[in-house]
Formats: sequence, C-alpha cells, structure tokens
Amino acid sequence: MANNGAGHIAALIERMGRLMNSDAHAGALLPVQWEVLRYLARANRFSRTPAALGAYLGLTKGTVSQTLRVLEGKGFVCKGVDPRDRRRRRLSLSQEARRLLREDPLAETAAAARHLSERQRETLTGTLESMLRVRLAARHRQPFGMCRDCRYFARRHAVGAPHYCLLLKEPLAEEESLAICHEQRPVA
Amino acid sequence: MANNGAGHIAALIERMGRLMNSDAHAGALLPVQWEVLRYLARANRFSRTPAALGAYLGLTKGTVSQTLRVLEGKGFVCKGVDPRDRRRRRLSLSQEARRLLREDPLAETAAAARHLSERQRETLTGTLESMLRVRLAARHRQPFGMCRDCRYFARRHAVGAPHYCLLLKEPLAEEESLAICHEQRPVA
DNA sequence: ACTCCTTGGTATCGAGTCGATACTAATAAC
DNA sequence: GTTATTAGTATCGACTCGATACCAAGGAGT
Repeated sequence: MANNGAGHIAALIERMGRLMNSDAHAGALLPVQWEVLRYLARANRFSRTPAALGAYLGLTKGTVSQTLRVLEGKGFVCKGVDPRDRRRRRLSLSQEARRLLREDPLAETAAAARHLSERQRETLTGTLESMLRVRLAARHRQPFGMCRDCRYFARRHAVGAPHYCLLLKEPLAEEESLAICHEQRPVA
Repeated sequence: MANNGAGHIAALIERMGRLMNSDAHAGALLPVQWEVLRYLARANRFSRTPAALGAYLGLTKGTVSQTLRVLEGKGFVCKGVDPRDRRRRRLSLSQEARRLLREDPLAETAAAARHLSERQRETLTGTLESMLRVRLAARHRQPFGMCRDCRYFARRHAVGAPHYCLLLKEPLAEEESLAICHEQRPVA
C-alpha cells in the first residue's frame, strides 16, 4: 500500500487539499466557485468556455452549466456567444469578481509556501509539476499549459500583434502568451 | 501575488487536489466519504469519534453527523457508545469498508509519486510536512500525528501491554502506536 | 441540397455535502 | 445542586455533482 512513502505523499497532498477546501469556504463563494474564477482569470480568450472549464476541473458539462448559472446570478460571470461558432459561449469575469480574487483564500497556502527556502520552493515546484504531468497523461487529460510553451506558438509572427497562434490562426497579445490554454500542446 | 513562485506552488497543489477529487468520485463513494473511511482506518481508538473526525477534516459537527448517518446507512460505519463518557460515540469500520479501502482511488496519486526518484520522494515528503505544519499552526489545528511521536507516549511502560498513554492513562498495543491520534502533541 | 453524426450547451432530477441554527443529553465546574 | 460546557442530532436552505434527456449549431458524406 504505502510502499516507499508514495502512499504517504498521496495522503499529505490530500490532507493539504482538504485544508485548502476548508479555507475556500471563506467569503461569499464555495470552493469550486473560487476555482472557476481562478481559471477564468488565468485562461486566454479561446479557453474561457464552459467546455474548457469542465475539462480543466474534471467536471461534467451539466455540472459546469449549473455552477456557471449560479455564478452568473451572483454577478461574477458574464456569458457571451462566440461569433465564429454560435454553439460556444464566451465567459468573462465581472469587475466584482476581479476584486474578489484579490482576497483569494489560496493566498493562505501560498503564505505557507513562503516559509520554505528558495531552493525548497524550486524543487517542490519541479516535483509537483512532474507528478501532475504523469497523472494528467494517465487520465488522457490536456495539460492546460502556458500559451508561449506551446508548439503552435509563433513569437513575433504577425504584423501589428506581438505573437500568433498557428493552430487557431489568431494574433496573440503579449499578455495572452502567459495565459493558460485549452489547446496547448507542449513543444516536442 | 505569485511572488517567488509561492502562488504557483499553491496553484499546483490545488490542481492536484482537484484531480484527486475527480478520481474520488469512483466507486460507490463520494470524496468526503472516502476521507472518512481513510481516517477511521488510520486513527487509534480514542480518535475514532465524530468530534475528532470533524477536527481532522475541518468540518462542522452537523456535517459530520450527517455524513456518518449516510455511511452508516450504507453499512460502512458502525456507531457504538463510549462507556467512559456516554456522550461520545465510538466509530468503527465494517469489513465491507475495509474491503473497499483496498480499491482506494488515492492509489492513483500514489502511483504518480512512484514515478519520482527515491530522493525526490524523501524531499517532497519533508517539504509537504513542513508546509502542513505551518498551515495547521496558523489555523490552530491539531496535527493528528502518530501516537509514538507524542510527548505522552511511554514505550514499554505498562505490564501486560507494550506501551502506555500518559495523557489518557490507557495501555497501547504495538499497532496503535503507529496510528494517528486526536490528542497527539509532538515531543518538544 | 439532404441526411447523419458530432459537438457545445441547457434543463431537470436525485443523492449528498456543507454551514447555520436550534435542540437534547451527559459530564464538569462551582 | 445549579450552571456551564461538551458531544452529538435534527432540520433547513444553498449548492455540487453525475446522469439522463434534450436542443441547436456545425461538419461530413452522399
């Protein structure tokens, strides 16, 4: 079961997750609702859709639809329609949601990480990223990595825009190259 | 916000937690129900009570009561009464629950940890434990550490029993010294 | 064109979490 | 012996969550 401490590591992460879940009941939001807001704040415009959100959080589309309805009712999320594909909805955060994110309870966990040494933080980041990659691959889930680390990212390709996406054939702002993307495929 | 990568670490752990939550919808149980079973499997007899469970999971007593009622209805948990304090209930797992725990979805995460090197696992364990300690202390929460690492643990103290608890004044079996305890206070 | 199929999203249902509040019973403090 | 305090339950309302059924828009093949 817990051979080589692998089980212990899983238990530690789970306990941490529980604690964060307990933190996330703070304020006017529930844990998943915080996660939705965080995702929408970090995702680029192609990825701010119910489907991508569901893939990121590992939820069925029904659940996503319901949760978005609640957040829309609270005035944190707005839904528009994608002009290129009128089935898709484009999600965006309200100003109130952005204000709320400045009191994100995730900061409590970040504060605990700040007690580690610089070197410990670097190692921890690398190790967690490695575990996450393994886990996501095993579940055939998209990595949702950063746009500029993608094989379809072309730096300074278009005229009039800093960068360009070769997959979606759209110009990219500098800021967007740092956002996470639904379609991201890491460079081979 | 994400200074020194501390925010990134928090985001990684949260993402991991989400993934595990998604895993934990497997089988006949819900994520929290799995956590209840895991706790009851790891806690010593003094700690298998609704109050200790609530403290461990960070839930209010009402929620714990409700969740236990569901698990009792499914035949995974039994409730008895503590003869020393008839307000307390003593929880125990059924054989069926123990069988179920052999298919614990947490094993998926443990498998991902097994992809790390021995050295990486040791470092990760230490770092996570350190973060957890900081976080628990900040929330004034009990550590729920192992019985034998407690200041009230007396090795080979009693006659007829391997060990002894100086706080509760009860003999302890060898096996129990490895269980987690509600009252545990690490050695100074 | 026209069907067939896939994809993106919604509506509704039932089980269950979760905090809040109000309650009961057993113990502890004085 | 009265008065806290503590352990647990009961009930309520908001919400998550998967499952199922459904609808609309786009795509593929003929």
